[in-house]
Amino acid sequence: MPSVQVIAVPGAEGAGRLRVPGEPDRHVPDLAAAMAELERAHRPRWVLPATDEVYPALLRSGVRLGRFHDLALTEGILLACAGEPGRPRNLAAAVARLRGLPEPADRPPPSRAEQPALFEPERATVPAHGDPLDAAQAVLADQQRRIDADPAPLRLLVAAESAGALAAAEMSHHGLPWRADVHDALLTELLGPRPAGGARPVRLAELAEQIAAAFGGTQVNPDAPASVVRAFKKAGIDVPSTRAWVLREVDHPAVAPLLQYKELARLWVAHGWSWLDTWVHEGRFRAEYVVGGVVSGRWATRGGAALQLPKALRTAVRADPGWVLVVADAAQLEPRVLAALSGDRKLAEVSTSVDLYASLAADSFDGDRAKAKVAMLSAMYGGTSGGAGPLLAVLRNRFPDAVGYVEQAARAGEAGELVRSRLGRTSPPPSAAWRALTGSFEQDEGTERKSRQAARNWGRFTRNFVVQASAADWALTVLASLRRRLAATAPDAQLVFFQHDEVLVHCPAERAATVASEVDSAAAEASRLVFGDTPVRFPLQAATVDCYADAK
DNA sequence: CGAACTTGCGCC
DNA sequence: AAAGGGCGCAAGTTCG
Repeated sequence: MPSVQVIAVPGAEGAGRLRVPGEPDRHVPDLAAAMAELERAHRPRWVLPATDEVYPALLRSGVRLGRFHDLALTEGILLACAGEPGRPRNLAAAVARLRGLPEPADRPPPSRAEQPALFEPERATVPAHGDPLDAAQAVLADQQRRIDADPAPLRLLVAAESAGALAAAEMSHHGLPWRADVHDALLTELLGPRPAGGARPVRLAELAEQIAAAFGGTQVNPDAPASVVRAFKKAGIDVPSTRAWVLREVDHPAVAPLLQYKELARLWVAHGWSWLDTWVHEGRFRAEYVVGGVVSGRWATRGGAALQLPKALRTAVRADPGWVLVVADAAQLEPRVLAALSGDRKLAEVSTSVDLYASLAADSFDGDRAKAKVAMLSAMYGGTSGGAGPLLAVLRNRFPDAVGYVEQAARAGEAGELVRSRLGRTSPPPSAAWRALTGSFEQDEGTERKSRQAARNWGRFTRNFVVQASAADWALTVLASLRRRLAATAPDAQLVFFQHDEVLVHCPAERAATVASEVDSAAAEASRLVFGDTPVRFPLQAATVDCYADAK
């Protein structure tokens, strides 16, 4: 069912240009209003140079888009597929590439201090010369050709990536409901009252004194690893580092206060009062997501460390009165993805259980869940430390297809080849330095060792890439499906948070059942779209709660 | 003196 | 024999 495709290009001061098939190009003084009108009347497939140049302003005007193609994100995906992920992806660069002209660089991300203009035209990377509508149309046609020429289902990937970009902007627009008073109370309980002028809280000062006392009054700065290592050395203990898991094995009276200090100092520094002041306003935490910010297709964030919110702070995430949070969390996504990718029948059987690791343990590890998990993680990450080697061997014996799949990806990486996700997202090529190091012959022993190590490192990256990127394919497809479904059946529901394999919806309480049901449908649809007819189950568990901390 | 690197830890 | 994927952030340290 082909539908109208409308190209929109932003201009200065909220104006813009529109190209609707079969109509003369239009210059509109208020692009948001014109797009809103077209969206209502035709629900077209929109084509824009870049989501973040236009959509935040549209959202502030109350406009939400449905179907969408983001030229810059698509260009990024296609460049990676061609083995050239470093080249600029903005519209001006893409059209320059088509015409054999120099490619203008991508603009650096805006600093948060910048006051956002309506369409930020000075940041817009539309071509300086020629008609930007012609440029967008030419690039779009070329992208469609490249998508069709690729054996991978890039059409799905591009649709999911574009929908994800809209969802990301909507999440920033709505914001995650955040109770600053609850957060402040938690900080006060753990650290003591908020000190003036950002000074060290009393609880940390007390712990620092205890640490110094435990070292017999030696000067020691608990924030400086080198200082702590020196203090232990003076006490006759050699520690290779001051990582928490290292210190935990050390028998010394300073260890307990040090571990406590590190934990609380981390909370204070990363998510203390100044974080609260900077990132939470009017009851909302507005993260800035960077769609396509990770080569695997995961999102990154800019500022606020939105994807590293400590679990302890989830208690501050509370639904508004009369509203609820629907928390949808994929259970053990990556091993299931590996089962589906590899077509391993036995692992697929194991994956019918919601607790995959428990059933894997029952199958192969005498019921020892911890061993089963270590074995699976070492297959997907390429690690064999801490006794994981023999466990991985058990896994390889029982599930040769699954383990063979990631080991094949590792060998490809060691050979400098590219690997791809299920939907065709492609790993970056190794650097020239890597090729020089691994490709040369007649090496001395030291270089030889370094060369093998570099190859193994890259193999670990590509081994993990096929799983992580395919999991991102699935999660992004879930998000796109859920977004479309909610617009149809629960339009007042808001997507407010997305973290790799978990999505939060904030909605009126009476809408929760509908949202939860759409979560189920989205998971089923994504599994079918990404993995086709697979026996592997991908549970996406939806919990309806008032407080994020109460989910699972 | 600021830039660049290192360390350590939070999340998945 | 040993071999742990992806990110962001802030403080300390070293570099230039």
